[in-house]
Amino acid sequence: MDKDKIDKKDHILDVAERVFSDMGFDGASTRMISGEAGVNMAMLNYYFGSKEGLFLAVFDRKISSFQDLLHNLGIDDTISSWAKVESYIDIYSNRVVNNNCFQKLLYQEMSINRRTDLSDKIHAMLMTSVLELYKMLQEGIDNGEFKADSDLQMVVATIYGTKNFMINTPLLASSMLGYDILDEKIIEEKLKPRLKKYLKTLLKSYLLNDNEHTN
Amino acid sequence: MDKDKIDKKDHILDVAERVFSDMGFDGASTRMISGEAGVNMAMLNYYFGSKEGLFLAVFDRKISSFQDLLHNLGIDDTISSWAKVESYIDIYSNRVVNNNCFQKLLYQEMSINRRTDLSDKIHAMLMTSVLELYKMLQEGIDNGEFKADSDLQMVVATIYGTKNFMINTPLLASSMLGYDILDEKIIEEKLKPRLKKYLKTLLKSYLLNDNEHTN
DNA sequence: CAAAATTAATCAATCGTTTGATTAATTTAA
DNA sequence: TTAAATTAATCAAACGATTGATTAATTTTG
Repeated sequence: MDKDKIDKKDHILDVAERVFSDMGFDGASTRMISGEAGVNMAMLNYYFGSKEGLFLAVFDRKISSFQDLLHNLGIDDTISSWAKVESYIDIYSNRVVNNNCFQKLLYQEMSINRRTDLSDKIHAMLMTSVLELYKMLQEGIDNGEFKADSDLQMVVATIYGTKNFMINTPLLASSMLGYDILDEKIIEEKLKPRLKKYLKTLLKSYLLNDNEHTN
Repeated sequence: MDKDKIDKKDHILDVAERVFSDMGFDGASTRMISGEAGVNMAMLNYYFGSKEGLFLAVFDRKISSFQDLLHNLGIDDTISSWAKVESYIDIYSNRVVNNNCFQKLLYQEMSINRRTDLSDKIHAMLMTSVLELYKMLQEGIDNGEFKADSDLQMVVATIYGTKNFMINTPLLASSMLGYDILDEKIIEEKLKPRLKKYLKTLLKSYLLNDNEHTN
């Protein structure tokens, strides 16, 4: 039925998302994806037109939820700028970990220099997220909550970069942290809270004016 | 002669390094590399055995200088732990920027889940660098210079992650920072000093005990 | 039945690699 | 020193395999 068709397309997208992020766009073959998804190879083209179409479909499926996240942030004007940043870190850390294979895919393609039409799309998507965070930080400076000489753009780079280091190089991060950060349970119980606590402590002492140190 | 042969192999490696980091391992074809290098396609196999052999040769050429960097660090016991970290940031920021295309290649391959023999090699190489920095930080805690509850592994992730964000997604970083960080001159005059200053300020307030705030 | 979904078979193109032949450089032999 | 023998470097051409994509036939569905 219609339901089954949507489910099947969604199933293909699930598999494609994982295979793409594991092997990269070029490393992932359509036979591999269709094989793991348990569908005929021609179905990929039937549904998505082409390999690149499938790739784009994986992205399109995520974009909406991506923008939902951003919309609900920065709305509440009753809380302090630092509280906003803290909640951004919370939400972002949660997302990151639950969508790690998509996140990986995202930055993997951003680091390739060709396929400009696609990377433009990714670029725009990421910039929306980046600017939202930046705006939040700038507000903190404007209202005197944050140090005026804070390098906000670098702060953004640190939040995204620290997260990416975990997501994009999980093997390296695992042997560094001493536990397998690909394990779902460990992610939930250890990595998430640790990442949140660390980023908050790190940025608090960097951003906040000294007279604001009221914990 | 012998000189020319070495130069030619080196020239191929130069080109391969750039093409690989631009297109990824799978995206870069041997025809493309040999074409840009201006040599016959068969020469790649003649010199390096295979595409993967060429890829490994690109790495091998860099490893030695990578380890030289680490060796000269942490030797001087007369300076404080924080001074060591500062000089690590300096050296690392310099390297990073000058070898950005290799650095990109490095982390690009680390984010792919297959080719385990190769990624093992990269993994080992990076871990050496990571552990050296970590040891340095741990010393700072042991001698009471750094806060005892500092999350050192996360600090490593921040240093590497912030740098990677610049190197691996230069387009995103450029439109965020407002200038083209692929431009050699801008890298030297703006990105380098900015990255150094930021990382030092950020980590200083996070790592150092308050009674050490003498600067 | 007609439309949509699914399949197996096939397509041209490109992949990394290998081949046999040719040229250039070096070494050996007389 | 010269000629012969050997080695190294380079090339165009072709290899089999795999790629993404398409076709035409078949099955399923409404």
